[in-house]
Amino acid sequence: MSLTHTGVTTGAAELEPCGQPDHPDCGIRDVLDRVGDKWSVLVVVELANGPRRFRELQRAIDGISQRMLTLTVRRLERDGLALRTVYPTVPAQVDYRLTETGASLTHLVKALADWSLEHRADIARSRESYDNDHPENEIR
Amino acid sequence: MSLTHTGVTTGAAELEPCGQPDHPDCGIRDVLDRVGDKWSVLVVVELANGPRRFRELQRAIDGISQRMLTLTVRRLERDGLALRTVYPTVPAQVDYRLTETGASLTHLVKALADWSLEHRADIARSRESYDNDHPENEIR
DNA sequence: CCGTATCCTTGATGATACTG
DNA sequence: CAGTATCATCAAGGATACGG
Repeated sequence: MSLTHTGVTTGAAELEPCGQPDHPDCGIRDVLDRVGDKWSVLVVVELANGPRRFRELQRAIDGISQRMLTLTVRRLERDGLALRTVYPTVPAQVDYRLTETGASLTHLVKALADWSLEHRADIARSRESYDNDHPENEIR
Repeated sequence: MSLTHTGVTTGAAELEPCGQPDHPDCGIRDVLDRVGDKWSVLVVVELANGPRRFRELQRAIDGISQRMLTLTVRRLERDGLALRTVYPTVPAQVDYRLTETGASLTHLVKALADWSLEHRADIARSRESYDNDHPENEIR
């Protein structure tokens, strides 16, 4: 790895600039706006293991309200990440499954989870240390 | 890839369950809570190209307020993702750079950006189509 | 079962003014 | 320059009730 450019602590990835409105958008905000909310990834994770009915999802995802589950699966459907299938039974029966695009997301989600597990101890230590040195601070 | 288990549309990654409080946490919410906010990744992207002073960051990241930049870099510092260095000049001069942990994040961010660029067209099409079929709907 | 319709609360963010 | 301090706003999410 080249360290000729100054200041990079260690191997960072090459990244396009991303903060300017003129510059071609790097796409990062797009993804985060789509899956950075409280529930979307959890639904994706659950659907990664196969189709699920509405109630199954709700039972699998602790704490999600009926309203938020509805909104979340609707958004996934709208974005083409999940497919909604209605069976004309009575009472109604609906299942959701990932589309190809949605399934491709799971690899990203796995990368997130792996990174988290790999670094969570370091981060916890850093926080403790920081909070120790800044007792008054309100950053959280 | 094994397709013996039913219902997986296409190659989804193997993912631990994640929504239950009893189950060992998969870590996904951890990462998203850390970088899923409006500005953190943009700061990380900028710092990926080398150390930056406070004003440099603010100029590089369009639309960020002084307050939010402060909060964002503080959080990154607290989590051990960025290092803050104060030079005792007058007026004050401060720079930020990624730590090793922070630099490791850039690879994840790159994966996010890549995924977004790869699928944004599909997603845009899907949305258009959905909105076309659901004119009244308010999902956005 | 699978939603929709309301109402309400809160946290994240923005705007602005001031300081070492 | 690099912040801190306040106040205002707004959208995400939660609670609850009702309906096909």
